[in-house]
Amino acid sequence: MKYSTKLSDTIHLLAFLCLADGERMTSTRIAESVKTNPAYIRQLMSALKKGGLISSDRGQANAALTRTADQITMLDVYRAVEGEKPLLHLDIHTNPECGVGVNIQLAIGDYYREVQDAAEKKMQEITLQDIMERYYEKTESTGR
Amino acid sequence: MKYSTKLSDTIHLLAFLCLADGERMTSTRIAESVKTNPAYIRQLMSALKKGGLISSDRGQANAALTRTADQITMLDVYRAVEGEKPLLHLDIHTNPECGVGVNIQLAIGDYYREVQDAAEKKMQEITLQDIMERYYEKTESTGR
DNA sequence: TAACGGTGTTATTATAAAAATTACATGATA
DNA sequence: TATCATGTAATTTTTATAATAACACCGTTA
Repeated sequence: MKYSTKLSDTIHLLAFLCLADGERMTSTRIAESVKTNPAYIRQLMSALKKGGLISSDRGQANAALTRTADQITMLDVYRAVEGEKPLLHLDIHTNPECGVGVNIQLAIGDYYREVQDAAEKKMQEITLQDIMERYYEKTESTGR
Repeated sequence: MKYSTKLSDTIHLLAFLCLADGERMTSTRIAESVKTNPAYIRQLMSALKKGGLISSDRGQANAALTRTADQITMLDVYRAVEGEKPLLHLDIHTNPECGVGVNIQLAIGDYYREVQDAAEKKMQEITLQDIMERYYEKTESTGR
């Protein structure tokens, strides 16, 4: 399949809201930067709204963060748009007749959980603020 | 797309080799447990061989680990079958005309690297031996 | 108040990365 | 030499995703 770029696109979107600073950002405008279509952006925004990360209203372009950027973690965003989707995937189609297959996948699952926890712990340490600061550094070094 | 289950299937495969203990395992036999086809198993084995994790010969079913299970980490297996494929994916199709998009993706990439490192560090701590031991516990508790 | 431009949401289509499958050359063994 | 195995490439099918289309509904303003 295609790789999911939901997390990347959603952070991109949030960064736009940070940079907007008062100016109203339409889904069309954001979509131009992400190079996608407005409906997709609105779908991501819908997930963010359900996750309590942004507020918005029907009929007018007034989306805004509900908390400051330093209080929004990468994990918050991941949960909002990807839910409980794991980074590593078990093979759930092994032969159920074979006890080895069943139990091995269970064992692997336990350790995938540990990897997932390590990744999520790190994601929890990274805030939108961190990313914005890194962004400013990049704009300076690349000169645009 | 489909989710990749290469890592899971390859660990499954390696567990089979561990359990075989002398008895020769054919790709057909392993494929039955994983519920896939022999060619796919051989593709995974080919990757393991290139990665130096197993030895095998054309014409005869004699695949075997090149080192003991406690010296094969989950990261070794991941590298062998998935290479440098990251767990999180940047959106590389953003509008190049938009400096915000370009620089935001660069900033996100820096932090994805940190998440990747955290996950890989954990994967490096997990050995095939660990998984086999957990497997034995599972077989006892599930009674098969 | 009607036109316009925006959001929110659902449904459908297209894309792309994966597994599944097919095919076959080649080697080992009985 | 027949049989069964590996190694590998090419093709097809599957499926999670983004892309797209469609439209009801809301606010603003001319």
